Amino acid sequence: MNILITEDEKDIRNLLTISLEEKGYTVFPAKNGRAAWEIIKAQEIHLAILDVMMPELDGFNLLRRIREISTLPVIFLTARTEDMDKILGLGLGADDYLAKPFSMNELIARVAAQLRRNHEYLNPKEPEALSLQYGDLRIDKAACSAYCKDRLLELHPKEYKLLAFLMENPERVFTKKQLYNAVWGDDYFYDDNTIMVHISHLRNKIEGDTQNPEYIKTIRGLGYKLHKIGGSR
Amino acid sequence: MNILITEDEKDIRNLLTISLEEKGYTVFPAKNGRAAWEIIKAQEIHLAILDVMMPELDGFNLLRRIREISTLPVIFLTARTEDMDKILGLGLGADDYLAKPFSMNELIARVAAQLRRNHEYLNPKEPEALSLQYGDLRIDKAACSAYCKDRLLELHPKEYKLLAFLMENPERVFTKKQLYNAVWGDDYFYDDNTIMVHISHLRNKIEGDTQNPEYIKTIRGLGYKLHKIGGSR
DNA sequence: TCTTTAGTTTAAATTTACCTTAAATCAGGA
DNA sequence: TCCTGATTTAAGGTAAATTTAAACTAAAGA
Repeated sequence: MNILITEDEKDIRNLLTISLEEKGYTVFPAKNGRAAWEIIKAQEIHLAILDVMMPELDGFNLLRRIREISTLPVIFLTARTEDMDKILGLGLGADDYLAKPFSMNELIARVAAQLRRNHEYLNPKEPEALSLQYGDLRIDKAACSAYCKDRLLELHPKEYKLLAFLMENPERVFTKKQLYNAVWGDDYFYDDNTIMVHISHLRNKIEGDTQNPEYIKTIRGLGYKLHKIGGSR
Repeated sequence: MNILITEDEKDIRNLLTISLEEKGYTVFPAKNGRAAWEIIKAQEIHLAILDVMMPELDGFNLLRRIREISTLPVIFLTARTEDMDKILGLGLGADDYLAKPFSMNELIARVAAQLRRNHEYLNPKEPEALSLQYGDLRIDKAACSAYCKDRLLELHPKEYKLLAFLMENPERVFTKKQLYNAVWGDDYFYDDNTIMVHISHLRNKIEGDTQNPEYIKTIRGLGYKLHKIGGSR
């Protein structure tokens, strides 16, 4: 992700550059509006951070030019409160602003949020279902609760996530590694035993006869799958 | 979401079709106004993209027909600037327009925006209730006071807001971050501990036995939810 | 049948998340 | 400015969730 920083004070500019680079962004620093404009024409910029007060072409006028050619998210930095009203009130098309002095964490959070928002805006996705059902099992995502035959299951968080994941992909066999990666969110580390223990706990809460599980089937040598009651294997 | 594309130039039509299908929309392409009209009568279309200049039935006249039977959002494509004024000026009921040549991102952004806008239009939120009740708890928004079993609770402002928010969404689980964002109004910064302290204070004022809360339930690893007395968990 | 491998279960150890209290800080009114 | 009450910070304590470890059981192959 390429971020343009336009800020005339050298110290702030460097601080911003270093902080954002640490987070893995590619940063293009500019010391005034004119330099920024050149960068925007030459590079594909995904987000711009602009100071309002700058020599050579101030933030407002730079934004106006940017908006003629792009809808990229723009975050303003300003020292004066009055500027803020202007930023929003004039409908210049700024996406967010931050008053100086600001905390670096705050800025980084807002940068991430704007990039995410813009990404979602350009890539609309179907809203996820709030309620899942498969056979006797049902999950209410809003309430974060799971039911079996309308009986509320008291699941621990990891158990709940594990069940939800299986219910989103019923009848599909997952290896223990895949389950770990999906539920724990860790792409590299995994532990078979941990999964097995959790599966065991889940079965205790769901299955009538844990010796012959009906819902969570073991596929020897492969992994587990969620099965709908009514057929065999 | 079903999108109708009406465009006589084959290359542009294909480009639009492919780009929108990539984003997960179902696309119905038509090469002239007459074909478009047949599709509209046969399918449930959620948004239409119309070229102004077309053989057989031009964009303006097609829109006029559409408006006789539907209020679906319509985006116009046009090569000539004069057309734009006409589109808006004549009050034909177009929702947006784009001048050729346009960027695909721009178009996709506008499609998403129109669909969202229309969705909000069709699903207006109901006016908020002035009095909320859930189980033994009651809130009088006009007086900003909360009651438990008709006993007035002496809540601090933040506590009141927190309770009110939970009462507006009972049984739904909120993370501490969500609660902070909703009650404090800050979209980026949040602090888990602050929420926990406030929940603790609230429980002191509402719950009989703070060790085993009945109203504000903790969902470990997730957050909190408001629960109606009468069941377990 | 014996051996090996894979899976299950249980209990203990560890870690993490949460609760509570008190002290510090902040904001608004006198 | 000081005072007051509301809110936040900080720290210590506690309980629940998760992981580890080990003993046990079932299945597949020789």
